[in-house]
Amino acid sequence: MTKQRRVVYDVVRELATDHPTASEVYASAKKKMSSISLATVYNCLETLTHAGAVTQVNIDREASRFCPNLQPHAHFFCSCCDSVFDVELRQRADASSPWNLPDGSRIEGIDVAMRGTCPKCSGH
Amino acid sequence: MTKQRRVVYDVVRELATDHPTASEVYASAKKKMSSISLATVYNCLETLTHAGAVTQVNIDREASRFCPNLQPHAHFFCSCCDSVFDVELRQRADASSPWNLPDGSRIEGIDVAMRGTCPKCSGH
DNA sequence: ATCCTTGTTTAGAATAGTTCTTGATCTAAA
DNA sequence: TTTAGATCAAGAACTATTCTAAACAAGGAT
Repeated sequence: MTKQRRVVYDVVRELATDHPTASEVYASAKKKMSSISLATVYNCLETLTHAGAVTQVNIDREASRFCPNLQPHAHFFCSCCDSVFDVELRQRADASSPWNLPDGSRIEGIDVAMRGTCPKCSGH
Repeated sequence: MTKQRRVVYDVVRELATDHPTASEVYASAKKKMSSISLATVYNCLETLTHAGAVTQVNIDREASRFCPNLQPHAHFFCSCCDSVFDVELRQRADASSPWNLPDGSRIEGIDVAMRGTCPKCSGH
């Protein structure tokens, strides 16, 4: 864990609910360490992702976002206010249970992205 | 439905189980209509997607793939043989049921991408 | 048939996000 | 203190995709 990685990790955690993109992480990281470069932010995010400290979230082909939530969770993208929310897995639920997986397949991970309007935008 | 759109649509259906990328569609479309351009393939795929004739499938940040399966389904990406399979929704199942959605949110769509090894690669 | 109008296609340029390359810098072990 | 290996910074390069502008096609009105 280098200084740069620490800074990047801290930023991702501070902005957790925002699900920042690499550029947003870079902008915030610069405030803490002005010498840091965008390439280093990408490197650190990749390292942290591989280390399992952070999750990379992709919606369509937009810029990847990063999330420090390590619990199994899905992401909800509000098409109205453009924000991203974590959605927790229900108690004892299994994300793959609605799906008719072929026998013998071994599942390593599952990415679930929902799109819609959040409670605020739906007018509640 | 122009000639080009017809060609692109036919190609996507012929290569359905392959989940072709735009460039793969382009390569096959050229065999049927040598004058077609890559930009047109992108245009047609976008039009067909908006028209609901085709689904755009994104896995991580790799090139988008296209799929003529209009039933609700997920995608299984085999990290061993690099192929993509459709996974059907179980009878009467709901893809969002394992998830603890906040009250008042309105869900418009859900993308589910699984990663793992397919039956063949798992040795069955 | 000819002229519009509108939407489509083509080719190439442009863009965005990300990855790669290179040399400099840091760190920890010997 | 030297050395080896990892990491960093800056900018170039890359890839998938979108944009731009001009040419084209189809259909209706004249």
